[in-house]
Amino acid sequence: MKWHDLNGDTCPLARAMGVIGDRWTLLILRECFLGVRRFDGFQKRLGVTRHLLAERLKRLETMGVLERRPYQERPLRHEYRLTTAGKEFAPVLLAMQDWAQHNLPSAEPAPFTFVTRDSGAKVCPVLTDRDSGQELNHRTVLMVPATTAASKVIEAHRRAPSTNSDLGPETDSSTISDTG
Amino acid sequence: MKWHDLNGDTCPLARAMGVIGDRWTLLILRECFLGVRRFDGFQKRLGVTRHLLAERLKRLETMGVLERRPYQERPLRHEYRLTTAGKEFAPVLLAMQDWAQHNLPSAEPAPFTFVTRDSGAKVCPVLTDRDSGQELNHRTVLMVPATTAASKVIEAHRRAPSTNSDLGPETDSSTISDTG
DNA sequence: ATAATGAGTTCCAAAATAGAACTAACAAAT
DNA sequence: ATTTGTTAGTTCTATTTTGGAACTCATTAT
Repeated sequence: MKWHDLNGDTCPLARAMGVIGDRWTLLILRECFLGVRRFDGFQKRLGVTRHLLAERLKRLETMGVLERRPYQERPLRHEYRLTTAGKEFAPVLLAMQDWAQHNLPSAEPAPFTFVTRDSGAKVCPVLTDRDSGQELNHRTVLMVPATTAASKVIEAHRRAPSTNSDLGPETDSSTISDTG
Repeated sequence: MKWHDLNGDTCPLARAMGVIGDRWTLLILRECFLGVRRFDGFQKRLGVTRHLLAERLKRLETMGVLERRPYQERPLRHEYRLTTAGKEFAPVLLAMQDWAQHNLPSAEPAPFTFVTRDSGAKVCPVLTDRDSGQELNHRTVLMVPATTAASKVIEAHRRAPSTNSDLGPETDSSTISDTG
């Protein structure tokens, strides 16, 4: 499988990994959210090689996450800014930071935090359902193959509830088709 | 910079990339959430080489995201299951899937969806603040360096509000220190 | 006795990444 | 007028990672 193949995958998660599935891209986005916009700014703060940085910025631009725009002429210079798609990545960053802080412990505190714009209070992110307001996590949500009627999976699940519940069905099989 | 260096980074996002910062790991987790548990199950569904799969599963185990447990003896066989840390990754997966579906379009529909366990309705994920209930996105949240007093950043921001707001401060500088 | 299953490991080729030096287009300082 | 500095890259080689296929090992099924 080639790197680029993920970008055409039908699975949105695979497409997402086609964008951020490497050591640097997410860190570049982090810097964007912190206000960095220029090549040397990214390079100095991340320590990434100039070669890779150039390649990644180009890819982010191609994918519509960043846009490259001139900020001066003579000599012509460009800076990189988050597009709307890029800015909408913020909740993913928040959820990820929250997960890592709880599950990948570190001796040092995080070098930055997320605060609300109006009060400046540190945020406590929870994913919820827009309609029901219900909290969304592995206990409340199920991941179902599109071919499977959701009701069927839920019914099967109700008949054999698991003490060890997670997002998915609890069976001993190693394939999805066996569980649906 | 070596791969492994990220795992000791003070930035939680960097540590997270130390776990999922490659083409395959997140897809392996996706399969876990869909109920896959065995080596050959992952291998057949993903098409990843057996070599890399073995390496990735080992790493996920080391990082405490998956646990390896015997499911039979004679011959001894193990399966991989999400630990608590692994299950808590669900909101990240949801946020990411939602972002990709909105921002990385595809001709085909997604091969799976997230539904609530109790009603089976498709979920509509929104990140909110546990305390205020406020929606968390690039318009409501600010990412601030830990050294900076949040109030300072917000005050500066209020004096020079941006029409093009994103998570971070709006300045022309390429370094953070200039903005705080 | 022969094939199949499940979970890997080993080997080599191909691709990606690291690290450093080099270029181009100008501006500022001496 | 020449040297130095800035910004945004590109080019080069060496090292690491990944891809692809075949091989192992223990055990069950035919």
